[in-house]
Amino acid sequence: MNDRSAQRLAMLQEALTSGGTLHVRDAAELCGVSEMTIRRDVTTQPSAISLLGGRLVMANYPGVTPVYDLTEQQASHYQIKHRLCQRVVSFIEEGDTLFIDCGSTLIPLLSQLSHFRELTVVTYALNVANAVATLSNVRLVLLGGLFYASSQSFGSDGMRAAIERLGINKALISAAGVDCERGVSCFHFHEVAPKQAAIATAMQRLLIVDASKFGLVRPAYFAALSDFDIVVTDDEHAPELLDCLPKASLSVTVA
Amino acid sequence: MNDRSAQRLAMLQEALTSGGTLHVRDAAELCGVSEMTIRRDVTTQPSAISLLGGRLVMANYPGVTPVYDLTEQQASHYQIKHRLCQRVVSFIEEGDTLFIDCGSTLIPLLSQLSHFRELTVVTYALNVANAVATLSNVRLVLLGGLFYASSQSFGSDGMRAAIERLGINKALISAAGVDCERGVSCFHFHEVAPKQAAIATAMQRLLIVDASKFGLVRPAYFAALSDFDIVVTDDEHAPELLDCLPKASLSVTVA
DNA sequence: GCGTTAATGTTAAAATTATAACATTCAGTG
DNA sequence: CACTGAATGTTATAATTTTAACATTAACGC
Repeated sequence: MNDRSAQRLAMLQEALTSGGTLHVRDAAELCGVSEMTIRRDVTTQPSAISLLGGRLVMANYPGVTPVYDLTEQQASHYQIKHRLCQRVVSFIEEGDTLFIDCGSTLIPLLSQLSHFRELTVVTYALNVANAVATLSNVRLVLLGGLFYASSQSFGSDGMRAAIERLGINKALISAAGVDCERGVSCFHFHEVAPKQAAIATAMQRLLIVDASKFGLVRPAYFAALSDFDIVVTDDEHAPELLDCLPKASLSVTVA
Repeated sequence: MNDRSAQRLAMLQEALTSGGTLHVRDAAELCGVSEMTIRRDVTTQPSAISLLGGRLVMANYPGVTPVYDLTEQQASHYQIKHRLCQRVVSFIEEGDTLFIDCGSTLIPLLSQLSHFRELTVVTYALNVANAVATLSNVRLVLLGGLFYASSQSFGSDGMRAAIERLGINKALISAAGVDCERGVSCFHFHEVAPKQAAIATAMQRLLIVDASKFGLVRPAYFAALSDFDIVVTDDEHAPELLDCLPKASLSVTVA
């Protein structure tokens, strides 16, 4: 609420921009005030910095740990997505060029890619790129464009063409809705072009969806279920649900 | 060093993948062991998880706070860069389309962009994109391509053309070396094309360099000093150093 | 200058977290 | 089955962090 307080916060924020933590003790010295003042600065007004065990850390800073606790529900969600991704890993082979879709479903996959010797990942999602950027064994190709915050991904005119020019091996696609008759859909229209392009060029197409997505139809339709070679899901009833499919070659894997 | 210990770590790691923190108390419950065991798991062996004020946080996870303390030196560097960026802000106008270069110099600028009503930022750097992605008032255009970890930025064939197609207002360029006679240079060759393209299309060209860069020549030359309209630096002697320039229109600002 | 109020500083107590030492459990062996 | 050693649990203690109450300082208007 104070002018100087705001200034200090800005200063600390910048000190923390590139990650790392700062002890309140050091922050106090840096700003030339007492620890208590630093605490108050950070506590009494909403800011990007939070206090964790005596250290300042960026709360919501780009690509930095948001400091909030996991709810039990969230933790269980991770469990599901993790299991799905474990299954997906088994389809990946050394040297593959993977297209990885946006969303949260495939995030747990990325830490598991470090076990390979050499891979290439193509994506149009910022969070995927961030995760892959830390892996020294994975070549990262990010398809840029205008950023859409809602899906943490990029979109551009040339994306379809850019994807089709790449030698993508396997397309790992996620979705917000899967319906036997109405096909596979997502929320955002700018995701349609990259998803379709990846499906068109990839040699193998995997759809990864957790059970909650079945029977749902979302605004942006992008593929038929028969466009996929493999469906990875945690739904025990998925095989029956997908029975409606004519294409016999579709393989369903329940994680 | 234990089988079960490793398993627990993996489990916790996954719970933390998408950011967030986990209290040792909760982690203990989640794993069905005592807090002490969790502490030992995390402490006694090298792992991606670290313990911060009673909570588990990912240490080096993609886009997540690495948990180490800032050195005093680092902190003072931020001070300098922050001051430079404060000066740069004064050149920015409402509605501008800014090209923002890669590197650490311009990072402190980004948090100050939130004061504007509406801006567009064009960049080819991942860390810049991450910072801008959190600002709702800034349109972000990321130029993608193959990722270069050394500079946290992307490079591609089409980048030069892509940049020249954009209506960039002001180019904010950083450099690793500035020399009167040998011009302005950087470390990585893939940065040359985007920098040059931005300089070519922008209406106003700013070079932002701290004092330590003067007199240095780096492998990749990309511009002459006379290509810039404004030089923002913290070196008091900069005006003299830049005296060698023939072009009178070059404006030097000492932060 | 004086009074008023907001901002900051100081201190001591409370709460929390970390550490160390020792107790217990468990798996594997002879 | 007892022995062994690693792994885990328990407890008490030490260190640290947080909070709250109050003291001090600085800023501002009259």
